Amino acid sequence: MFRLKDTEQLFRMSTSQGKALSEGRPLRADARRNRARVLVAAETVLAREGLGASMRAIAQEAGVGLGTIYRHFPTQEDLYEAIIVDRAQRLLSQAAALLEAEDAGAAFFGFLTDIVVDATRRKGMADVLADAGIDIKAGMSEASSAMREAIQSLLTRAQQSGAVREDLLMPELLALLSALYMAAERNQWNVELRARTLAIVFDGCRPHH
Amino acid sequence: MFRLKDTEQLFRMSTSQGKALSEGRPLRADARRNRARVLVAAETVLAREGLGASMRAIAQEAGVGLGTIYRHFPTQEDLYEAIIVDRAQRLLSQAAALLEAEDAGAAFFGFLTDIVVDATRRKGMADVLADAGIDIKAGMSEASSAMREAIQSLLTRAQQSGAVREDLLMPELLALLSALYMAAERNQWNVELRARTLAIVFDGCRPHH
Amino acid sequence: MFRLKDTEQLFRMSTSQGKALSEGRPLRADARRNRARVLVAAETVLAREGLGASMRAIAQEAGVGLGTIYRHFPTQEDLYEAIIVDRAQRLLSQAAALLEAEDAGAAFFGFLTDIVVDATRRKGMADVLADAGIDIKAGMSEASSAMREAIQSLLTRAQQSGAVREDLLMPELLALLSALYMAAERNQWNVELRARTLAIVFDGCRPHH
Amino acid sequence: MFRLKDTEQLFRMSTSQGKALSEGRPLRADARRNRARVLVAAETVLAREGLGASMRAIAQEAGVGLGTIYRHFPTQEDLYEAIIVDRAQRLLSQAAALLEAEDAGAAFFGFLTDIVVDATRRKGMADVLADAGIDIKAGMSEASSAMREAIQSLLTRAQQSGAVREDLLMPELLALLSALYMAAERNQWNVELRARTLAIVFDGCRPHH
DNA sequence: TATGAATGAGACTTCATTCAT
DNA sequence: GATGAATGAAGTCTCATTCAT
Repeated sequence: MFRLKDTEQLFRMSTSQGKALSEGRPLRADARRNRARVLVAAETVLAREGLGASMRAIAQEAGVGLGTIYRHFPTQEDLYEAIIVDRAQRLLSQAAALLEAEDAGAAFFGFLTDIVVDATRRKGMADVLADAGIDIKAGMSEASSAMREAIQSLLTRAQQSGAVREDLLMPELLALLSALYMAAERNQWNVELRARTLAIVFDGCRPHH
Repeated sequence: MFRLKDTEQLFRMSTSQGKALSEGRPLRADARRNRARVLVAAETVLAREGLGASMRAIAQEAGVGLGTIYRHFPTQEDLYEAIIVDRAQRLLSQAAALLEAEDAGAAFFGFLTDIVVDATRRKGMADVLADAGIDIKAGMSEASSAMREAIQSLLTRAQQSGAVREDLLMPELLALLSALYMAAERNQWNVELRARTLAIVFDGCRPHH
Repeated sequence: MFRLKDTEQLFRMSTSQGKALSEGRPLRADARRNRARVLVAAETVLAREGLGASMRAIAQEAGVGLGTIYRHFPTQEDLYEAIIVDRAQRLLSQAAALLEAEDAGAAFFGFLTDIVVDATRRKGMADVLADAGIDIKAGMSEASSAMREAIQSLLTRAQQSGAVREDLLMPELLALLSALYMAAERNQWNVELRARTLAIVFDGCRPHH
Repeated sequence: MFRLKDTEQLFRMSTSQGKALSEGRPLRADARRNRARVLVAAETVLAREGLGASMRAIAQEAGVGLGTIYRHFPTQEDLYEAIIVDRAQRLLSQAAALLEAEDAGAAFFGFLTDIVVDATRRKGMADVLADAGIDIKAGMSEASSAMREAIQSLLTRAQQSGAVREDLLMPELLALLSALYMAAERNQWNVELRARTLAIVFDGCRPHH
């Protein structure tokens, strides 16, 4: 069974995407294309077959040889790690974009919604995250300061604007994000369930009460 | 990879606990003892090693031969199913007990708390539930009418007492239960995080707003 | 996989049928009944499931406990041996009966027919005989003098009556018996195929040519 | 216990020998070498240990890893099937060669002899054929038209030349082939027994009588 | 550099046999 | 004497990973 060796370094927004192995010169164009294909194929296969997906199946989906996968990701673990990092980066961009928004409250709640929507789109990833001994919350809380900082800013600004209660702190916010992410992903919340469930949580986050 | 054949029949509050395989006469005393030992050992090993736990490891932990596991649970799947059923039964008893409580609101919020506390205590189970293609929410929503009815009653009574908002329906309640369960389990929420996170959700469930 | 330890002693027309284990006092009535039931069940199951049949399946078919089988047949091998002995004894009675017949030629060809008819009736046994490292021919040629003598007499008398060629000897006769038995059993020769195939062999056995 | 799924397609004179699994490009040189080594080793081990032979034993005999066997033959069943096909192909070549012979009677009887000689050389195969739920007769009768046609031609030509009785039809001929093959193989008929037994059958096939 | 053939540890499961009940 | 629960060796097959081509 797969198990990440170093949870700590996840979500470190690694810059490995454009790099060979751990560092070194930039990848040749075709190599970079292969790397991306493998990453996409891995998500596809994982979504389809769950955690039992084999490296061979991923290679086939990607249309490359087994050896090619191992050139880019020396270990199955490394591949899964890369998927997670990939994922986190996309989430981070969304958070960053929302930081620019005018309505701080809408930005904050928008981010929560984004999380759930994203999760809904990516069935199967949770298995990987799960078995990797890591999940969004764990990942986030221990993880890249970039991500933490983005969320923190979103929260602070929303509180300052009065849209979110003052006593909401990062730990429970991350816990909630984690919970929503995992459940939405695994159970494939449809749009209505998503809306109704988030409505409850949003209300819980509002001030006054 | 492990996958349950029949999610439908989970949580059916089976009475299999004291019975041989699916039916037949009651197990001999020593057989019943072994069955229980295997179940306990399985939870232990699953918590320790995650979903990758091998049947052999479980046998060793239980101090029985491999064959003994297979006598009681013809398949790995059957064993995992039994664990889940076991679990659901305990949760159901708690829900049932709370139905007797005087304060309907406290009973309702108490059940949510129970879920989270129980989850916290059982690290690793989520992997099983997860990869079983089933989770508390899925299990509950499709599952035993007994469990559904208990939760429904808890909710209705709490709403009638005015402690919970009228527009809270079962789908989102189950979704929330699922989310809290999984996250609390995987991330091992400590008592404080538990309290603070639940506080948000509880507020979201309250009326007025 | 099953393998007989001592092919030599097969077909020795053992008298074990009415005896306990290797010798000793006669079995109690119920014990003898059980022994017979096991033997019948074993043939049934072997015919149904082939060589892969398990001792447990045989016990179930016989309606006795596993332990009971082992009381009568200390080993799977012993059980299979008993089946073969059983079989040979029946064949022997038929041969003996035919020895009394007036028409020696008809008796001889009748025995060949009996062999094939018997084989046709007992699908699956060949697997056992086969994997026992023994078959009718091998068994017969090495086996009980009783059987050999019966066949020898059948042959000699038929030759003396002029119905069978003088140069037909026991080795090739046994070889032919073996061949017909195995093929008829495995392929379940129907009555017509049986007749047409035997016609060829019979003609080959006739004198003159 | 081993059991072929599709007896029908046996003896189809597949061209799989030089091919990867079912289709695809030709195997790499080393792969083809390994495939052949496995096939040879399998026959050897089967002859030595009977049907109980394990895949591991075959791998050892072949001097390859277990996985290598499974790459070429995804299933034990596939391996055994391949052996049978292999075998049938060789028999077919012999039959084809005999079709060119001038003396049609000699060709016909020669083929019967070939069958028995071949069988004698390959102890143990019968177990495989047998438990495969298939044997020469069954295989042949249901099997490749190529093989059937070759035998049919041999027969017809021999009948036209007057060497074989007119009323001998394919069904009983195949039944006899099957019987001789199995018995000769299992009992390892020596040259003399072979000759004496075949003499009887040959006489039975001759006309006049 | 890319490919995929080879490897072998290890997983699940079966089943003959023993022995406590 | 009968039963069937327990045992564990052994079997088939999968799959991450290595390395020759």
